[in-house]
Amino acid sequence: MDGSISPKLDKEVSEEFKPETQASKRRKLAQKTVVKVRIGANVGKLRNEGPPSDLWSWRKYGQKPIKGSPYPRGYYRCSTSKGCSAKKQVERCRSDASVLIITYTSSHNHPGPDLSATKLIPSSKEPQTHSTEDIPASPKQDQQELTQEDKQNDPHLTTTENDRAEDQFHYIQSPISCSRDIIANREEDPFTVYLEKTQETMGLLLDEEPLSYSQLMNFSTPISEENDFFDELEELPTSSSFTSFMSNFSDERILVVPS
DNA sequence: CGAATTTGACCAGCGC
DNA sequence: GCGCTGGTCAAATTCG
Repeated sequence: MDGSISPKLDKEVSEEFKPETQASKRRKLAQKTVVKVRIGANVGKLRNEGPPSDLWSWRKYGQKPIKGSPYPRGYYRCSTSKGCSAKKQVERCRSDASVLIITYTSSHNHPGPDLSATKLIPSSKEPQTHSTEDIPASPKQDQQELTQEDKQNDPHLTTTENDRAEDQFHYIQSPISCSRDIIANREEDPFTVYLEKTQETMGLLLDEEPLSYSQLMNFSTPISEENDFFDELEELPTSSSFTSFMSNFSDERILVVPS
């Protein structure tokens, strides 16, 4: 055990110090953004377990069976940029295989792929403008619907993570059967503060409001996470237009009745 | 041939 | 202090 691990450690050290690697080991400090995506028929499009293909390049670096869940969890790392520490975990909802639970960890530290270039988003969507500045400037209903951590009001949302999270976690009640938790929690991140502030401004709302992409995007992070999120969608059958899909997606979520 | 994926082993955090 | 589970790494294999 001791001698055999030497090479591994050596590698990490020589890698030029990876804070993320070290931090990732700390389950508690890991910043996470949990998103639930209903894949439905799209499941067929997704690969095996349905690792959503994003505009970002994700490389799978591991898979583990999760206790209590019949489905394994896949671990992906952003391969778009060598130094990017963005990661995501993809697993299926134990109660609903058609629901994909994507947990984003860390954020991209490099310019993401141009959404407009992918043509996934209509010109009206303004790819870059709403990047960081638009977040605070896009109150609309999106933000209003944005869920604030309201576990206090919703003991129903209590989860294991809930316990760990003391006060920085933000829970989003999802209409999806998996209800357990759409969690968007960010810690140790400069954006965290920003997000929290934004959410605070909006106040506590969203008790059972359905999530829309816009919300999630804003919620996730003002920088690249939004792209990340869009990436998920990219996999979906956006035969006509992204907007259409968005509506579809939201619809689907809304249609789902919580068990 | 190169890149991505798969699978097993190891390590560290967390709970009991 | 021990055991369990989650997370990451690395080598081997497969696919493009």
